[in-house]
Amino acid sequence: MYSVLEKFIKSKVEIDAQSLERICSCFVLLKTKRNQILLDYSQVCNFYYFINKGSIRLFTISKDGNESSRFFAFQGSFATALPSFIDQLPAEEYLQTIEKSELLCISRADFYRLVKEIPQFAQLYTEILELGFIIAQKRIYGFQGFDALDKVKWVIKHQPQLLLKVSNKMAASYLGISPSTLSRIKSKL
Amino acid sequence: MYSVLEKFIKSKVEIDAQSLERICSCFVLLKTKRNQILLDYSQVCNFYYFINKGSIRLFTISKDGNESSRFFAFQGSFATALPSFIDQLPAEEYLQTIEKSELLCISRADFYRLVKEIPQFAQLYTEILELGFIIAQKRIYGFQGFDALDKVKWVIKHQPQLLLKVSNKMAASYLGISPSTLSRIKSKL
DNA sequence: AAAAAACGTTGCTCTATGTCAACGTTTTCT
DNA sequence: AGAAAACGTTGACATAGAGCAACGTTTTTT
Repeated sequence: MYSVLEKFIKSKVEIDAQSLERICSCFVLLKTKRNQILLDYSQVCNFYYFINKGSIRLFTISKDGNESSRFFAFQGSFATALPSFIDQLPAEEYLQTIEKSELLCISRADFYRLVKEIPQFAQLYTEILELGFIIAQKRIYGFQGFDALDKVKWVIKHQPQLLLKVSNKMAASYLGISPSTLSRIKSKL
Repeated sequence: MYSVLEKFIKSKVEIDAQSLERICSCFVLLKTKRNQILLDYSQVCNFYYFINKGSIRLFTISKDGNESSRFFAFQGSFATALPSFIDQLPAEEYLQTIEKSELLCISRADFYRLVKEIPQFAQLYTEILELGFIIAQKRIYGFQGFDALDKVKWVIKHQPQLLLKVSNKMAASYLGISPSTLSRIKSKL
């Protein structure tokens, strides 16, 4: 059950078996259906999720009813609605699994306890933040000032899983283009 | 010289005078002119900057010669080309002051030494990362799926300093719209 | 102080892409 | 399994905003 998580942690930090066990014991398994909402718009986020299997999406819905996808996370990575998790304010976004998934959930309290008590976990958190920050920056970059075709190419290059695993509609809302435009672009490569 | 920095640190963490002094002693003052390049495209970034006075911009130049502004930082905040700073790869972006500025610079070696040796500094770094991550996310959000007018409104609301401190051209390249469009929008509010 | 360069604004034109609609296919629900 | 809903694709049309150019103003350079 914890093998993917253990592998992930070991790939990032040097850690003894005992601490590793201590960390893993804080994670609870959650099996979800497709399109299951993990966090609603006005809820406060109290969990960090590690994806054992499946995929997660962060998104919002604008006034006129359009979804806007902000982030996708796949097997073997951490995800949460970070602003809400950190500041304990309403998320103003949704978190959902987009396929049948198995998630390892850790509560905010346990999470910060581990950060405080296990230096390697603190380091892990720092690395997750660094990575997240870098990815967010790269995305801003990759999309800024580019037209639809360039954005699609960028995603194919930098997040090849995305177009394969995610529906056209969701991918389009991530790219900030309409589903029809994405469909047309894909048909021309 | 260190008063702004000290105030910033104290606002984030509880810290004794000695550690504070130790931290500040690692920062070197750098006075710059307007539009001075701090980091070139293919350089590796080796400094973190705290802005005592002035403003910094992170940007790139695309093949066709257009600048794309990614981030602005003003007095009292930290800034660097983080991906390069972390991974020690060529930055593939520029860092410049956009007005006469006074920066407090800390080398990467000193920075990570402080992170390692002073827990409060590690916490400070975590908070900087969290904040940076949240801002990056909010920006992705704030811009995604919105038209030019909405993006301008978003910036006015969330980064009111920006349109005041930064030239039209730079602001436009940050918003991903043309200078003419920004000019027209501003004239209608 | 004069000359040169960069910038902001505004009008005109054109193009990429959004919107809407129709249709067949896939998925979900009962 | 059959009905209903959601999705992907494609065509026709409409439009926000880019690109270009002209002009006056501000900034930089010499």
